[in-house]
Amino acid sequence: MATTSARLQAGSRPGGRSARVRAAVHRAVQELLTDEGAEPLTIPVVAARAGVHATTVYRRWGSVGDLLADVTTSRFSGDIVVPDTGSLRGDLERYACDLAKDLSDPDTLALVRATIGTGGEQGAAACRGERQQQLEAMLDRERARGNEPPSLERTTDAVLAPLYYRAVFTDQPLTPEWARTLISTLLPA
Amino acid sequence: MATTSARLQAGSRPGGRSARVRAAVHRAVQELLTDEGAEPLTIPVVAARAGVHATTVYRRWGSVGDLLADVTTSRFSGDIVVPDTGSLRGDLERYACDLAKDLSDPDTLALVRATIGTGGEQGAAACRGERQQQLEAMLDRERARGNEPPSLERTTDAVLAPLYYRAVFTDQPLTPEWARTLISTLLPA
DNA sequence: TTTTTAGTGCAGTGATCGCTGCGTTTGTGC
DNA sequence: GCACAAACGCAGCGATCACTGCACTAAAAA
Repeated sequence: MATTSARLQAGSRPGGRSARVRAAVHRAVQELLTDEGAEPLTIPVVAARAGVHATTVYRRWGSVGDLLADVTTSRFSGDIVVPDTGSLRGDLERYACDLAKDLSDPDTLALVRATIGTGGEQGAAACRGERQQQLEAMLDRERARGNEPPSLERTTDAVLAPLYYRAVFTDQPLTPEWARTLISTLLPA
Repeated sequence: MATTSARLQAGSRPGGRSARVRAAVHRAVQELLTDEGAEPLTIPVVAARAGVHATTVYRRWGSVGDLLADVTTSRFSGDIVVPDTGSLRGDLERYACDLAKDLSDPDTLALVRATIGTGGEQGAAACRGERQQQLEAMLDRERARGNEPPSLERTTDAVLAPLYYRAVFTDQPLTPEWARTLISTLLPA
């Protein structure tokens, strides 16, 4: 796996056909991960599914790990808007429910697992996404209200970690009720 | 990936050479996962590293997913003994520190990530290991003392989830001090 | 010990993989 | 609209993969 990601750089050409190819490849990866076990998720398979030549995928992404990290990053960018309900409790409850719903999607779950497996540290970063900044934004807003919220570390441990752990490692459902109990534990009445 | 795992069944022959082959293959998987990126972790590569013919690996495990699940299960079986310090707080702190040390090992982390990625639900179960039962044992003992401990679900969310999340998804260190704070949060003074 | 048979080694097959020149298409700046 | 270069399609190369009969070794039972 190359260290260079597939970000757009100077002299690139992100519009038109390139964008179509990129979208088709991303969709193919998701489809192949969903009907799991059918195909071994290799570059020629992805390319065939996307109706694109394998050469293109090799040149743009280089390896399956980079491709997965790119798909995950794109999947998790802007998927959740930081809520603004007026209270930290409301914000976190809303956020936790949104994230629970997101991680409940079998497609997303399969994507996360595959990215963790083949993407290494870069893949892990893609799976984290912008969660940390989003949490920080809600905590900052609470501080702006003059209150003293729990630390980012504590919030991560109490909210993010259980959501990700339950989704990735167990087969228990991520219900909104359960997600809300995480907030109740973090912010006692 | 076949649904049949590599458990020992009636008419099996687990001793002598078979055991040696199994150990060599397990060691080869760990080594290949550790010098990550070098080899693509495929069955012929594992077999060559183990000094075993690929045919054997194909027949005993069938797929890389099954092989990884088997290695992880074996790695996590009996790695932590449930502590008995006399108090739930002491038990959990000891347990959390042990688990933190376990997950801090780069070999173990790479194994967990790879198993999650290729092992599907079966791989996830292997990564969970016997954590749930171990937690339950400590909670049961506390109940036998006449106290009312937190629920298994709450303990999982507060202890197991942060440890696994931090190890797998972030690059922050799993220090014993941090692990102990998890217990302090779960069991307020 | 002898017998049995699960487990392993060996050689070979078709299919696929990762990759590379080379020519063509097509966004993008002039 | 024109020229340029980035991105793509194409054909094909060596290497590897997943898998399969057949023969052999050695662990376990008689």
